[in-house]
Amino acid sequence: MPIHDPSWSAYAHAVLEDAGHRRGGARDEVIDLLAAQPCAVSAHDIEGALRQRGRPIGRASIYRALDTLAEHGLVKRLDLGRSEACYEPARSDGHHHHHVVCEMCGTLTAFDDPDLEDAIDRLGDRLGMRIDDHDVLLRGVCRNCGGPGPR
Amino acid sequence: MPIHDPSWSAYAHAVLEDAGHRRGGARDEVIDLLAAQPCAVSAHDIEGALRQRGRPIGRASIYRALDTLAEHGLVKRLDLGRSEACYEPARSDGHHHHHVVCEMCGTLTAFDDPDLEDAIDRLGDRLGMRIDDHDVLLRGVCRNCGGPGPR
DNA sequence: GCAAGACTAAGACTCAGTCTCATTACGCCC
DNA sequence: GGGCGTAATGAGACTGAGTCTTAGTCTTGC
Repeated sequence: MPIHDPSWSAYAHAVLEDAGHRRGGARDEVIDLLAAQPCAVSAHDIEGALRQRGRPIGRASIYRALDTLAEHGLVKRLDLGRSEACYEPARSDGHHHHHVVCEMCGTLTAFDDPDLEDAIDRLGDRLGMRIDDHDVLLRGVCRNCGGPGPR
Repeated sequence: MPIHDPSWSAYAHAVLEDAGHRRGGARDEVIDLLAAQPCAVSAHDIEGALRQRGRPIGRASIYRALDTLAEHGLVKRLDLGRSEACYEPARSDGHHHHHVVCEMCGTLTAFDDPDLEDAIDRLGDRLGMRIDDHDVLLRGVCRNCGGPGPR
């Protein structure tokens, strides 16, 4: 999981420009912040982080930026069963992952698993549907909170 | 998918009684309504349906009833990416299923898949976590809306 | 530099879900 | 059956995430 992904932010800017979007300070800040996230963040996290950076951005602008990004497949919206949605950059190589939430401490961990992806791919045929997208969310207990050890 | 599942409602009543809960009209109505649902319904659906039945129930009571049921593992709460959560009875035999949402018409379809369950079971070991629960949500296009045919 | 219109900020608004508290009624004891 | 303790209920105020509106600002093409 990259801590900062300048390639994603450059890619995002390029896609938006191609789509005829002008640049705007608020959206650029959101893209910048997202590129620096190790995992998913909520709109309110973004609002708070930008305020801390001394660049307070209107809430509507944040949601608008996230909408625009999601529209172009640049961010992925996640419902983690909390009251608020979380957002994370979607890499341009199509690679994607899923999440485990620790029910004790709330930690969010990303993982990927080819078997799982295969099983889901096969499902489209079985169900007679075109499957465009899927979410998988696991809930459990992490090592720190008493999950199985030793490592 | 049973249209009405009297065994679930009886089971739910029994579990709640064992847990020391008294019976109450509001919760009984919610249990009754849930038992009759083919798939997940939202709290507002429940509120509306009970009002239509001429048995209007306070919103707080509905959420309280759903909370109590979820606490005892009798209903499952689903986030379908809509603004509101949905709830469905959890069968006592531990059998569970997942959902596909059609992005065109919004239809919710249930399915189960042993391969998928196996893949998820194996993940706990791989991740070194105890996995207690999981949600899978597929998004796609159903047959009626132009998904793959022929039937 | 200018104009068009895309972008932004502030905050009012909506709506799902929670909380409070007065009232009702279940279930046990006598 | 009547009384009592307490869980369950209902009404509606409240909270907080997300949306909408509107006036103003900034980009960009000319």
